[in-house]
Amino acid sequence: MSLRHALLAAIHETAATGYELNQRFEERLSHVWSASHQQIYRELARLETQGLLVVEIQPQAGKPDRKRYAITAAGIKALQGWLGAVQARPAVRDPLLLKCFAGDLTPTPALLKELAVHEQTWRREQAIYRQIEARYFSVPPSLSRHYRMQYLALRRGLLDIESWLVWAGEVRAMLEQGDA
Amino acid sequence: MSLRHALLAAIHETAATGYELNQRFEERLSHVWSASHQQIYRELARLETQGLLVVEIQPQAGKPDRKRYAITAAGIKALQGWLGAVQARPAVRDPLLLKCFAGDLTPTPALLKELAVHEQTWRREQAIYRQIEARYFSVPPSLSRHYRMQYLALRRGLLDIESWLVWAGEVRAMLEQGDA
DNA sequence: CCTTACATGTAACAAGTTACATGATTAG
DNA sequence: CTAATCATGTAACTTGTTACATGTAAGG
Repeated sequence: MSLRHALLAAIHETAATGYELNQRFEERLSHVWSASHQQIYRELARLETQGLLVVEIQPQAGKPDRKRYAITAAGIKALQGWLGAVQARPAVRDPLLLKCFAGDLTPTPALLKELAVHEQTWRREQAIYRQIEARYFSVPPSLSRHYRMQYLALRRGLLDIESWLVWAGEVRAMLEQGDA
Repeated sequence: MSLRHALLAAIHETAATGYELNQRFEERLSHVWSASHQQIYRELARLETQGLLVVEIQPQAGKPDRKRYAITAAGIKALQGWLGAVQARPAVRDPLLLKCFAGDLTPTPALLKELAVHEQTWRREQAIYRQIEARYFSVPPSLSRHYRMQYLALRRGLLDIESWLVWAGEVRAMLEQGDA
């Protein structure tokens, strides 16, 4: 129910085209909300027919016309309504944990290999987030509330990765103990 | 793509009815995989027509006939194939983080209230997981590999909750600082 | 009397994924 | 010549949610 609100929030920051929104989701929102470009375009069209967004069409030669979306008063109201209501926590659906649950059917080397693959990604992301965090601290403290709030989302990304890395360590310790 | 594999894994442990599987998902798998009973019944029917499960129908008076599903050789093979392949990490889609991203539009008291609500749930779950963990340690170490693997999934649940509680603390610290 | 447990579903819908389509420009 | 960037989509499919349906028996 909340891709629409993710889009409204992103467009409330800055009016944007579907293409730009897709980039923002990939580059700055991957630890908050994911969406494919197909989903984004579909939802933007809906939000526009519902009057929560307005389009300004910018004709282009060679490429499809650019459609820049901006939020309307109704859009802001809808977003605020959602922000004010308590939302349910997302359900857990994790293939990696399912492999642990499957226990005796999951071969140790396969699990270890998978762990190594994911660990690489985690460390890469951790490095990126830490860089952004460093930039945050180079700015005078309590600059804008908006900025501080977004920093909290980043912190969550970091804490999440850290806890996965701790877990990976525990898994390795236990599996090696079991082999010995 | 993996509710089917969650079901295959659960049924591989013990043959079960849809009703029982729904209970197991709620009681023992909520930190691994979630599914509603509708989804479970739908998927069980599919898995049966595909020959990955077999049904044994136990007639009952008054209630609908009980259908007990067991895994077939083909089912085990399909499950092992999936377990052996590296799976992508699930995408993040978190309403709470979206509220942080929305920053200046999210009222501080609303966020604090939501945090308090979720924190209660986290602490409750934490207590439950810790009890199960204590039971784990009361058993002679390295009993069965299966059991140890499932313990790892539990550990992940605990680490996840702990990192959320840490984050909740950071959020509170920052928002109170901002108000002062 | 009312709720919970038992035991299965159907139907409609919303959300997310995967594959395909178009066509120009720029960088290697 | 090849791949990536720009910029938009459609179509088909799978997965997950929500609402509704049926009917018994036990416990407070």
